[in-house]
Amino acid sequence: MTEDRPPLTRERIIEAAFAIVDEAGVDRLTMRMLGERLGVDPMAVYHHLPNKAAVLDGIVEHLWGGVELPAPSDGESWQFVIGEVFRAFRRRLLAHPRAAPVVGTRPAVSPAMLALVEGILARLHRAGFAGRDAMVLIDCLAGYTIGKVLAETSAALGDEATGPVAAALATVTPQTHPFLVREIAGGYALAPDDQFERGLAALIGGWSD
Amino acid sequence: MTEDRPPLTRERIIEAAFAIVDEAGVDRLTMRMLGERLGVDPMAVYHHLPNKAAVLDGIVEHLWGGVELPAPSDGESWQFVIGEVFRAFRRRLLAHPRAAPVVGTRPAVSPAMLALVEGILARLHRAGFAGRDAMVLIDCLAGYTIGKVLAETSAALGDEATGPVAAALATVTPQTHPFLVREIAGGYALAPDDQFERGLAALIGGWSD
DNA sequence: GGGGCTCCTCTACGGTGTAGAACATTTACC
DNA sequence: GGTAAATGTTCTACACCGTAGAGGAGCCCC
Repeated sequence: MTEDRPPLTRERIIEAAFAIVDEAGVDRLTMRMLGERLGVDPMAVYHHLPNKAAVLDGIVEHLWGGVELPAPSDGESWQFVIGEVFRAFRRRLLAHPRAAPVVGTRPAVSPAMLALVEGILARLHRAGFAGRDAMVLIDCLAGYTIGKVLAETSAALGDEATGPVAAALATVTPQTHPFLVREIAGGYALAPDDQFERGLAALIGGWSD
Repeated sequence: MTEDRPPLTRERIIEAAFAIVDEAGVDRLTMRMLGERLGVDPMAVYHHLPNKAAVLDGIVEHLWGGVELPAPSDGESWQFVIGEVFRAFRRRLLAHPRAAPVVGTRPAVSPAMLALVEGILARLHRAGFAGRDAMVLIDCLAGYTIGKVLAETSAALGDEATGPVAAALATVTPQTHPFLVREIAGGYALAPDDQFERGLAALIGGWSD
């Protein structure tokens, strides 16, 4: 029974949990499954994390921690900097669509997230952001980005979504929804990236500093 | 056993489910609890809805359905109209903070939501919105609003949040997070309503039509 | 060598979503 | 009016969930 196994740590546990969620979705993340993946009794996890919610919070932190600030360059505007940051954040979330819902549902504050915010503030300052409420700007952009990604992912990998969604869409006719039909026919099919970019530009460009 | 009971319908079920979520939170919504509240065997629900996910989707639809367009008035700008719509949407969500996470996590398309979108499009048209991508604007504002409300509610009624959140905040010092500390000291405590308003104004004002 | 500590395992409990059969009650039809 | 089908409800049962609580294995220090 003395199989050589790397020691259990909070980090290893969260990595394994993240992998499970990433591959199979949140509701397949089970303490039993987690234990199996770590080659350990499920209950062993409880010596490193108090409960399953803490595991989920660890995943959220793991995601925030992976966001990288853009390489600084001279003469960059704060608008460019903040835009790049949230483009990177969105990329990070979309790379793990099954994990994205977790980020939306659990409180976000964690060391990794605070470190990122501090980094953003420093970069904004460096780029000459004059406004006094940089935090509000960051919060608004974070909300926008998460909300948009949630809509995107839950629509994309909508499990059984096809059922009710298709049924609802079937009721859309030029008679019942004239404006909607015209909108769709007029080429609403803007790619998600472009949609995001559109709102991002508006939010940043319209910010009164 | 012939107790007189109003007949079970999809609507009554979803109302009951919504009430449970609203009062006790999503994870207290149980098929057994739902049955009990309806005075019925839990399994009876399955003759009106295929599974629990459908119950949740019903709740989402219920929330969308309750959003009311502002009373039309002459000479109103499209900026005003769309702003009012999403102010109303946010109010609707915040009135049921425990139900808000569900809206963020399940695909949104439903008859009620499509009807609302159709209504918004009509009002935008009436108010002289000239742009061709009204749907993109709506999507961006919906993302922003939901994202912001999620952050607000998950922070507000953060169950055990106090634990890890407080721990993370305790690591914030002027040495480790100089910019963050300055920001907080400088009066970051902008009320949530004002924060939302700030981003809303930017997003709408910065929209290039 | 032995006591304590840390990490892990085992067993068990109450609760979950829901499949499948049985039952009751209403409706449809000749 | 009798019978068959359809419909809505209940009962029972199953596999699985998070986790409490008691124990066991290996280590370190005195």
